[in-house]
Amino acid sequence: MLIRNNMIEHRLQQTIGEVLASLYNIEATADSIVLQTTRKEFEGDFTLVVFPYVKQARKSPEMVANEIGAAVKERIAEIESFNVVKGFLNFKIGDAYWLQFVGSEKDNATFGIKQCAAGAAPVVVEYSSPNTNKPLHLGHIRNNLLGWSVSNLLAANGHNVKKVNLVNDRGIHICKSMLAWQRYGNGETPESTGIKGDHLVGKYYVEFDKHYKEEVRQLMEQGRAEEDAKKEAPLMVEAQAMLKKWEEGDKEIRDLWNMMNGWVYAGFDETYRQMGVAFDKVYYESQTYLLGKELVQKGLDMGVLFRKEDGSVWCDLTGDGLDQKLLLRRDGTSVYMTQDLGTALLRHNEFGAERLVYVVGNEQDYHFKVLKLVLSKLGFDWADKVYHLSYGMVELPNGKMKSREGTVVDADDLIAEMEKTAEEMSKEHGKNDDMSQEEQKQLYHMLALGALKYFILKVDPTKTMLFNPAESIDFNGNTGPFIQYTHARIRSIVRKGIEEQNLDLSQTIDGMSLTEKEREIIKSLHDLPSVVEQAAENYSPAMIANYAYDLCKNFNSFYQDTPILREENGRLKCFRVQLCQMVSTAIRNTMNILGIEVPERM
RNA sequence: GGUUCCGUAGCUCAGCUGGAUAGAGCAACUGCCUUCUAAGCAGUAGGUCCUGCGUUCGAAUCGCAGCGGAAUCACCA
Repeated sequence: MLIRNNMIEHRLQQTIGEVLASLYNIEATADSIVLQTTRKEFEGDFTLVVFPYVKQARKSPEMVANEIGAAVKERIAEIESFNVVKGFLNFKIGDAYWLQFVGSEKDNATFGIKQCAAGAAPVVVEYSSPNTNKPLHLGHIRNNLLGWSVSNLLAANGHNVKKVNLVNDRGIHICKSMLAWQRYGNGETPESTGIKGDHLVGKYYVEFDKHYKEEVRQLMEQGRAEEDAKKEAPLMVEAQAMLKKWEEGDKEIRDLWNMMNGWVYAGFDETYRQMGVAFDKVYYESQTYLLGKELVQKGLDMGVLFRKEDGSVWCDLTGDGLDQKLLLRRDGTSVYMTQDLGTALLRHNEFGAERLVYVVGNEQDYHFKVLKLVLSKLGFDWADKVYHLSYGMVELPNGKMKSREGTVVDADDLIAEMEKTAEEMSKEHGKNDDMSQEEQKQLYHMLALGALKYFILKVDPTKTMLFNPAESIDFNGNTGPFIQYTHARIRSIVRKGIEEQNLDLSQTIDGMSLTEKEREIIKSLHDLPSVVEQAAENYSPAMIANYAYDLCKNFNSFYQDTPILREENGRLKCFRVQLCQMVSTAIRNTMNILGIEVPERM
């Protein structure tokens, strides 16, 4: 494993720092010296912009660059040459360094992935957190894929990650489904209808809404104001009563609730399995919703919270530029925020976490701002360990998804559709006809999920993204299957090299000179460890996706016009296959961070 | 109205803490499969980086203002 201090960039930074000090008396720490990769149109590998130093050096940019270049070259043997264009100092690293890099990493199956430090405090990542009244849709898909891949990403950067899910299994929404099922369900079950459990429950949620709307309409026809009608509609009144009974532990209601939630969980489990996500621990809101009340009492005692005349409890955040926030209702029951305070404390205590990451949509930015503030007001110094990974909404061409308008993109439907597309595409290409049915099915699933996951994860998590169902998800260009395809092609070469040509990939190749494209690929590989680091710091799987795409572009260009197994020089052939192997490892490791599997052939 | 986020090619998106002539993919148009998998490669065309002002050697990137869009500001979760 390459240690960061040995990386050539770091040595360059350090040496440049020394040179700046000795030549111009300029104090600059190694970290403050920014190196960038040299742009393609210029010769070199790393570039130093010298403008920041010309003032103190009191010389022209060209002179400064030349002086620094000469002095640095003097001290670092790996530098082959340097050149100066205006204020840009370009260093060219000799091929020996790149060859040595490939030699030392070519067999490292975990290249780019850091090992978890022993005994490291865990990072707890909460994601998914569904409601149990309807099936998962595209928005949940983004959440789940992000949660899963960010967890992998943090783990790849050496963190001990625990994935948790907090299921919102109680509340008025599930009562609506329950009530509608009682009324209109005729005893339907997933078994009797063949409908997936979460979809069946979702069906009754929609059913409730339909009848409820009708009641509201009738009340308004009788002259009721809309607001009153909404409150007085019999269905709503009954749903509220059901919630109350639930809270009182009414056996009949609890049984119904258990049964219907059971259906939903079976459905969710299936969708999670399809998406390839999992959790280390699942919390249920029915078990946590009472947590936090003690905290509120503590806050009252401390004087950081206050009680209004009606008995409700609030936190005054006006001093922080926010509003007052309700923490206990007038009847003493808790709200979402109360529960979240409690679960945060619970989680902090349970895990001794270094960080508590919440993968939650940016519509809840305000909620998390408040959560952190209240925690710190309550005297918890770990409040700043709470990190809201705030991601953007998924929009459709005509705006937001609205379940009432039937514009939601269902997760199961979408996955099934993608699998169908993958099958069609594969059959069209006809490259896998000799595979068994089972292998083919697995491949279609792998490609379908690869396309879907990559499509979603390649965009910056913080940004709102658009999904156009009509155009569907592509399999060409900057896509998951493109990367999977590149991997399959490479593996094919490596297999043939070993099996058919008996190449010995363990030999060390040195003393040769690299082509432009080879050097491009090696430099790209060389970047991977720092890309993983940066991506993890930014909680951005997108940076991993973009890196992988770039690497594949470079490789395919190389593949197109460079003989590999057809190369006649044996050592050169061996080196190129070693390079192939390393690229395939990098592709596999980066794709695995995204939760995408890569095939041996396709 | 207050707060926060966003605005880059026809469309979807990159562009890291300010750096060289702003990049990909899709869509359009040209080439390349008797040779390691053409789900590929090479090329053409496409830009007022929303607008204006400012900061400085240098701005898509930082600051301010404006325009446009989104989210949020519930005794919902």
